[in-house]
Amino acid sequence: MPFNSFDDYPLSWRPDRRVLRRPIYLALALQLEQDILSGYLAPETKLPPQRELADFLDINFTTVTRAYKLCELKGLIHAVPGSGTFVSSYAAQPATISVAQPTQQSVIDLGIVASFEQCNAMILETVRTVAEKTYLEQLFNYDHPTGMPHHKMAAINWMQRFGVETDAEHTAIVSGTQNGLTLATFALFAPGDRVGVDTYTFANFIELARMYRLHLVPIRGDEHGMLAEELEKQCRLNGLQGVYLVPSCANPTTVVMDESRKRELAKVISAHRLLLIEDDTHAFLTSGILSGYEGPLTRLVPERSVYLCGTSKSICSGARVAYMVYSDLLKEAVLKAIYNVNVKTSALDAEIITELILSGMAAKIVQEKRRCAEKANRLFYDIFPGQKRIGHPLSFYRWLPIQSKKPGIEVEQGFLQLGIRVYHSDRFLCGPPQEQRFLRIALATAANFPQLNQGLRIVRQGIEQASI
Amino acid sequence: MPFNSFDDYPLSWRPDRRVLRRPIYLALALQLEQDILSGYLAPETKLPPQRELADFLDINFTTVTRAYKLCELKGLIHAVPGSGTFVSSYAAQPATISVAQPTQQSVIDLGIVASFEQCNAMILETVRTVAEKTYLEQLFNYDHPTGMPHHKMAAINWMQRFGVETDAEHTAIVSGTQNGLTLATFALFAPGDRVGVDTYTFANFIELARMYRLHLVPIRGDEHGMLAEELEKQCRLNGLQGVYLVPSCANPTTVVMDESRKRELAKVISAHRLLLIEDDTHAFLTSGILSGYEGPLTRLVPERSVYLCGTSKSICSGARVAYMVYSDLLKEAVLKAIYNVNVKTSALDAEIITELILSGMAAKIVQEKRRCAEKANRLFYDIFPGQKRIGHPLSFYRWLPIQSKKPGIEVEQGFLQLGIRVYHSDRFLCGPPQEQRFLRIALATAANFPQLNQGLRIVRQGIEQASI
DNA sequence: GCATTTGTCGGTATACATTTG
DNA sequence: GCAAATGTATACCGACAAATG
Repeated sequence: MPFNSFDDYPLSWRPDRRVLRRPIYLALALQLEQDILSGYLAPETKLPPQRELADFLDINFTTVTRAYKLCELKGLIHAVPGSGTFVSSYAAQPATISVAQPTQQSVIDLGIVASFEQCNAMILETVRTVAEKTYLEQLFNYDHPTGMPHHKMAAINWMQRFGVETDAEHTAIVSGTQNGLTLATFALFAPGDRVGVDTYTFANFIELARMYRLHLVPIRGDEHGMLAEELEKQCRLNGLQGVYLVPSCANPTTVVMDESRKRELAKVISAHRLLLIEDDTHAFLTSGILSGYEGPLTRLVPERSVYLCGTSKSICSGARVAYMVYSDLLKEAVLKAIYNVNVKTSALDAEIITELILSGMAAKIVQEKRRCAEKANRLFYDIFPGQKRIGHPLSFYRWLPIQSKKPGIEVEQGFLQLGIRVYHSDRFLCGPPQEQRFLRIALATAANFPQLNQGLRIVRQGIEQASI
Repeated sequence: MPFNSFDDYPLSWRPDRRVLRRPIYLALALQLEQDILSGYLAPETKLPPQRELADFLDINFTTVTRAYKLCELKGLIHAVPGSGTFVSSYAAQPATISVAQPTQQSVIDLGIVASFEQCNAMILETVRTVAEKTYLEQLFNYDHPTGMPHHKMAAINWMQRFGVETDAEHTAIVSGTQNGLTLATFALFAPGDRVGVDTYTFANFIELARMYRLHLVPIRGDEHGMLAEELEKQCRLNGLQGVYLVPSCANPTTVVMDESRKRELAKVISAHRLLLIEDDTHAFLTSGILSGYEGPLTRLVPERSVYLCGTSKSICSGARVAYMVYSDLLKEAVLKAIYNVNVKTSALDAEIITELILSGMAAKIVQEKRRCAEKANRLFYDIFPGQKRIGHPLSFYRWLPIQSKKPGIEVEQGFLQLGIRVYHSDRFLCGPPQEQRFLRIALATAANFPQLNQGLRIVRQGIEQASI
């Protein structure tokens, strides 16, 4: 008879004691990982409390802590003091978002957020102009790893429209916003650091953080963005190193942060000496369009910020260019990250974007994209007339509440069978599950408006069916 | 009177006991970090053994272990069981290698390894051809994140010459070799993993590893590359997860790995289930040129490898393109890294490289670069006739033994004052200091051969002077 | 070749913080 | 608002492994 008889004790997970070779914590973690990946432990299963499992296994409970911790670092489970430890929703498959695979070309893609790629024809003339430049050869050497002087001048010029004040010494050209996020993460944080994010945040940042072993701490928000008092609280309790924010149009929720919230958050950032990554990809849809906009959050805490302004959404997705602005304090770390991750960004891509900006073509493209965004959003609300008009009115995606409580993967697969790619809120969720579920519907990805129309109608049918 | 009287005890570092607030290990680590960064503790200072310091502070010795460990993770110190713990050489300043700053344009750059940038004029016609392509617009959207099909075909075609067998499903276009290294590191390893490297290895990989908290384990080698038995030993002792190798011309040592060494290392990699990152930037200087070359190490352990073949050195540095080859086993992880770090690589840059390869211009550029390399190496041995002709005969850099035992930074600064940028072996060193010191002399960076000639003569003067 | 020095690892004990009811 | 449940953080102990002489 065993020392403790747990035969009738209701443990939600009973690891096999016989295969528990030393080191115990590793063997335990491995067993847990296998049982999650195999699907034996379903998403959101509550695992036994550390002390109970320790009693069952007749070991010290902090040894269970270590095993759980290991799995949490891998993103397999998440723990909340007082509540317990739970299997993560997206543990069994990657949440990375990318374009549809070639085999699935027949689906209408409302998943990844593109940028009305119809507009790309507007840049072709400029590409040919660049190819005729007398200084073309200078675009092809190792010089100017952070961008050529005139590329930076165009960048500064471009960002000035959005209320960003900087100079060439504190600006770099990087290879797109996502790349800039990686660089900023490398520069500002170390693996193991804690960074505050919106409860729903950019899925690829979640994945990046997982790879880098960055601990994301979800911070609650309201219709004006992240709540400053919640951020403050987490700082006190968990000692955050930084915060990642997308104030001009949060992805996926489309929430726009108002000026007073920016001021409140800036106070917390200063007081707790946080570092800020501000992703301002949507500046071109916000500045000068939404009333009350006075500039990015970065301008309130310039010393402690890395500001990112991508041109993929506003000008052209295929030219991999984003602008990065940083303070003197952070410069050395940022440059180190750039040299070690990129060496440099394609000067040819940067030259094309520069030429588009200086020739005024970029402004025309922005106008055209805004028109497309207006039209696409009108279409959306025509098809979903019951939806409240919250968040950014020109967003390239919408955040649609749904009734289904099925796991996100099943919902997505259900839509795929209807010929539609959409993403479920589970992909964007950081932390414990929420009562209300959503779909993120990209409006800027379908090849044309008739296809978008068709796609949205299928989505409406799908959520009305009990089957999804 | 204190509990233990250590007033006359010879501790090499005496942290201030009064400022040692709880948590002790953090306070201790912070004090150590400050004393190293301030220069108070000189490089290679031996720190007190954990037990002695613990006695002195009247705490448990594993608390010292934790404090030391934290600093080791930051790359500030390194520890060897049996020997002790030492302050790292390059702890106080970054080792990142990049182009000379604009303020120092007057120096002759023999530091960073460029690729005879004079050859870039040969690509300009191709750029204009690309700009006239009918499918130009397709280069500017989000499609084909790992490269367009014809880009991949050109890549496969190009790598076939070097003995690489792959297909489009296991090949991706990435943004240069350095970027590929980042991607491979993200894909294959987690922070805290241990990876074997040559005692002297690529400085930017050391920096990347430091940022990612990857623990690099130096493995000894001889004139044919890393010693298989040494790698085997470290696997047994330290449980390595992988190994990073540059077999066709190690950077900085120029060592070329021979076929039998490749077979020995492949056995160890298979036996211990290591993952291999093979950086084969120099394939174009080796395959079909050096006798006995039969192909990359990857072909012997294809399942467990990520193979990188950059085009920056062979074709054009400014077009940020490298080819990455991976097995089915590693595919998912690699794609995830690509999506999250890059989203995609500039298709325009990839198109230019593709056109250069398909038109045969790339082959002509390679020939020209080889001629330049021959000439530059001839120049080197003319100026340093006493040097043994070891390592790769066409290397774009040479590894020059020096007598000076001064710290690497001082040596580099001494040369800077002579108007020359070179890098000292300290930058490339992983692990404890070595008796013999070196300079890495880039031969492919000076603007032209007269300048290279002048630079090399100044270097010769410099190492003959007692002053450096 | 064995003892000593020195660093590493795994498990344990205790104090503490958060959530929930 | 307090008690119970539950996860977290930090320090400590003992066994072990590598390098050195």
